[in-house]
Amino acid sequence: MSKTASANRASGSSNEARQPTAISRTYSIGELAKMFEVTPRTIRFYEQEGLLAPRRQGQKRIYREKDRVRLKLTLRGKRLGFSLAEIREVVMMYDAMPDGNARQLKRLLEIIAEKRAELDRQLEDIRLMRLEMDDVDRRARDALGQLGEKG
Amino acid sequence: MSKTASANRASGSSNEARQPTAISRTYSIGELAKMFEVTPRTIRFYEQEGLLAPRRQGQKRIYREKDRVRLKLTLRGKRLGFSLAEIREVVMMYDAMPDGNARQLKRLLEIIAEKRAELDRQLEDIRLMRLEMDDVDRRARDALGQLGEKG
DNA sequence: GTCAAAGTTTACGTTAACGTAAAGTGGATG
DNA sequence: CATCCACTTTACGTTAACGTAAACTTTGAC
Repeated sequence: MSKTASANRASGSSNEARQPTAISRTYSIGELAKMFEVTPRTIRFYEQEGLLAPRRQGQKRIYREKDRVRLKLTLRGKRLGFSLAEIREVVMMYDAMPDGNARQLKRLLEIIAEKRAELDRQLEDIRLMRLEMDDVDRRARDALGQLGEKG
Repeated sequence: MSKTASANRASGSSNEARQPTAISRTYSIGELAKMFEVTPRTIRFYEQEGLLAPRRQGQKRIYREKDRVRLKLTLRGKRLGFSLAEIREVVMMYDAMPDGNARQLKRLLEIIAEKRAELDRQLEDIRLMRLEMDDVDRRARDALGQLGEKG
């Protein structure tokens, strides 16, 4: 938000299925940056904050599918107003899942429940805000109509 | 967000109908602050940013129903990730409406259309994020189940 | 080989949205 | 009258999330 632009709406063609390691493309930081309409700086910053961990080829960062998906999820989280810290919490839990102990798994389920509740509250906020915008819209159109009749 | 708490969910009993000036209660800054679970500082800051304009009784700020509603809308906007600048834009337009000229009214309609589009994008983001959380949730429960069988 | 493009690290700068502290005012109350 | 309590203004501090600039390396094109 506040970017006003329609930014960050890029995506792949939706199929993120769990293939062994088949399509395994890689991306440079610049490619990802263009793909999601962010700057390389942003991507490096997310890495510094523990949200991404690309391989290196010499000095250069090499991003794999997994990294691209993470970035996508991160940006979506951001659009929904979550802080990077919150996003990291979920992401790290998710990564620790395969060999996770019971305590961690339960903690992950807790976090998810919290986030879900937040999303529900947001849905309600959106609903209310829409109603109010409908009202304003209607009134503005009325006012415009009045002007048209007189002028 | 990132407040983690369930903050700011207060409201009146939903009926904000347009009564002449009947119930016209007033509030102190402290009352409003408690009512919406924010600090007085926040409310003063919003005033400084042009989002509120309470009357004064000597030095003290006196808030009327209109101010309370504005604060409520402002906080709702914030929860949805809008900046104070964006919120102010809509609010000021809305206030300028009654005697607004055609140009202003059209601009207001434009802004509303933009905000609506943003809300729609958010709905889509929420939908997608929910799907992914469902997935994570299911996998975490599966993993927990496996642990239960073995241990 | 050299030039440009894209990448790297390091580090200081910026903005929004408040927090926090200091110092003073006004009225109700024991 | 002293003492709270809630309020006020002024002003500096803080945090998140990057922006921006400088100085350097790597690499493909010519």
